[in-house]
Amino acid sequence: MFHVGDIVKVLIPNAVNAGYDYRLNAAATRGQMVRVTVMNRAYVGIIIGPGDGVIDVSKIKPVTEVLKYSLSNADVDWILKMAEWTMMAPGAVLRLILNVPDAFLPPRQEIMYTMGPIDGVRMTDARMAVADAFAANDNDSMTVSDIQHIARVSGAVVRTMIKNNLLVPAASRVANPLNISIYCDMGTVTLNADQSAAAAEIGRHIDAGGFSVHVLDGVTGSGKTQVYFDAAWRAYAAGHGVLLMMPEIALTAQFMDRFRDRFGAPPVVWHSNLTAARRRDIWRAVASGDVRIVVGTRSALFLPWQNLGLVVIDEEHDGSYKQEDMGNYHARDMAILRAKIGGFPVVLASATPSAETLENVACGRFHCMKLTSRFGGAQMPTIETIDMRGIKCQDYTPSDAPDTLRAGTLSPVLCDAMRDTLAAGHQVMLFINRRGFAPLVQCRHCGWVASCPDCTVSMTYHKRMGRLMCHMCGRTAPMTDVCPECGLGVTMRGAGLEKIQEEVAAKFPGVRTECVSSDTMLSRAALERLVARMESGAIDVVIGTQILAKGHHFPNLTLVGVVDADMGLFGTDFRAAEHTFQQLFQVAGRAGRGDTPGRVLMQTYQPTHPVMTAICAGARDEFMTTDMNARRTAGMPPYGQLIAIIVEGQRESVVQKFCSDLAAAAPNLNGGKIMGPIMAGVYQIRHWYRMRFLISGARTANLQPAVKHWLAKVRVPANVRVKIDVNPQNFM
DNA sequence: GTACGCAGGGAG
DNA sequence: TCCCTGCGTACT
Repeated sequence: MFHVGDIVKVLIPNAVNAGYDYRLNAAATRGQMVRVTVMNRAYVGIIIGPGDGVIDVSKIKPVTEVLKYSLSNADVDWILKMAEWTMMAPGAVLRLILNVPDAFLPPRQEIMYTMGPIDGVRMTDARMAVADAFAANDNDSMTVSDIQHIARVSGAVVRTMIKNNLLVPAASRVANPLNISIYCDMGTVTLNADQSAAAAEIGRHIDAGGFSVHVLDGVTGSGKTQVYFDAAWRAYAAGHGVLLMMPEIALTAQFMDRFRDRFGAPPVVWHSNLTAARRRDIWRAVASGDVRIVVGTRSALFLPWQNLGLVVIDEEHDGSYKQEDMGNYHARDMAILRAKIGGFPVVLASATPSAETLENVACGRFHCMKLTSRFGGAQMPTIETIDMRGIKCQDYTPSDAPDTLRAGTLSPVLCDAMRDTLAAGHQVMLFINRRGFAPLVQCRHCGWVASCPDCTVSMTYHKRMGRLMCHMCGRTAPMTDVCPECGLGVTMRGAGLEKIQEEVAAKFPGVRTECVSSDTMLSRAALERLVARMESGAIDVVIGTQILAKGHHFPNLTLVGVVDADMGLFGTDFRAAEHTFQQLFQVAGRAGRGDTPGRVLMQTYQPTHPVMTAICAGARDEFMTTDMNARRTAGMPPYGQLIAIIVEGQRESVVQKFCSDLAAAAPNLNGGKIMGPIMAGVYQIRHWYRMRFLISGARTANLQPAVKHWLAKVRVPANVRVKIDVNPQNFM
């Protein structure tokens, strides 16, 4: 507790800030939000502790206002710890929490009216209806929209009555308040033995309090959701805040329905496309403790939680928990850090836990609970590879250009299976993790490749758009039929989503197809509509990118074809095999959710690759053990740790010079090794040149302070950005 | 992050 | 001389 006149350190949500001293004009606690001015600009910051007395007292300004909202002590500790770990500035971490515009403005009010004197005014039928509506409600004041609804009159009627003083303002109330639901356990679910055991184990830890991590390991349909719902209910009933975190795409209507069925009301949902007004309302409701359960994406971790007591991370292995721009943090790891500081349990749910999590289980740091039985007796699909080596895919004739033949991508085996499935009246899903029509447009004669002028990547031809597009920066350019270098014809190489759709349309005339990618699914609602059309049987073959792999259960879908199962295996990322396995496993889980067993066919040129054999044999644990042993030998995560330094700048010479200065200043890291600088995998993005350093070290080595010290030795020139990525997932 | 002041260069 | 730009600095 701080008192009037105390000097406190206030953290400002600003990228290069670690806290300034201010004088308090009212009592306040650590974590409390305050208004202060920095260089005559108003900010809302938080008190992180007593002032350090370094600055001259005459320079210290007073706090403008102490606000009613505050973060907990644990949250403040977490912000500082997270800044240390991720090497972000503490102010940049705070910005993740305080980035809600207008959150501190008084709530918008709406005026409520009562009837004024009606003497001498013509009373039409509509006006009488309004008067009756008031009479029927004891002349309580009403808002304009209430009057319209109850009296069944138009807005024009109400507006004129206000102008004529037939309706007079009487009171005001908060406009569009957030609906605060009170939840209850509806008792609609009976847990099986596995589920009960897991729920009891987690429940024991919630009741006892204290930090613990519980891994729910089970395939889709094994009932993980109901187990963590059980935990959520316990924590909520005990008065705690509960966060159910999931990847962006998994926030489906199906999930909301299950939540409502279990708790009697829909959850408050937090994700990146909420309107500003809704974000503000939810933020305030969480800050005031009115909302205590939120279902949300990674950014929901940064709501101003009060008394947070449980975080559930669904699809724990999912790559979208790693934030890549505006600071690099892993929401799963930051949630665990938060729980450790706050002293409460975390639940990680996955059918394919990450290597990091499996290692933590092996060391006994996390408790693992396996859910083995599949709900309703549904069977796992049979998974087979199609050996593409030496296979000739039948060419096809696109309908829009009947005189041309295009090279086929779907093998005869897959086509036969599709034919059988469609004949049986079932649905097919084709999975291709590549947007657009063709990823490469090249001159047949001189070898010219259509590439982005701002990035060092080739441009993808998007047929629907009729243009070339750079998947790095989003730039588009007109498609060309002739090579700009030699004037001869160009050819399209490789197959994307749109090309597969064309091939299906040509080979299966009359079949109803639908493409699903981030290009076509621009909103959550669009995805919901697709799900509805799949369920109603309006689509025969759905062709999609990884957006399709998650969360949707289509009972009539019995065949999944993976067009290019090898795609994820290329590249230098040491997690490539793990991620490919996880993705293929997830895709495979889409088949045969009803009473018909599913079939999964994966086209591959490497049928003997450990990922392929493991997927087919259902040998997840053996595969992960082998993969992790290789990482142990190589000192890679989870057995070692990595920090990437990415140097970006618009002037190549300046970037190069800075990198060589940095390399020259490289310290001898105790238990660590510095590699680089090397050109980044994509050397230019949006015309910025990019170089990388990679620091590796033992898992226990505390590399951050040494890296910080190293970087402080070399001055960063103007127009050069240095990004630090602790525990990088992306090596481009 | 961002406001501000300073130095250097081009146009008038 | 004026103004624009790039760069460095400091913010409590």
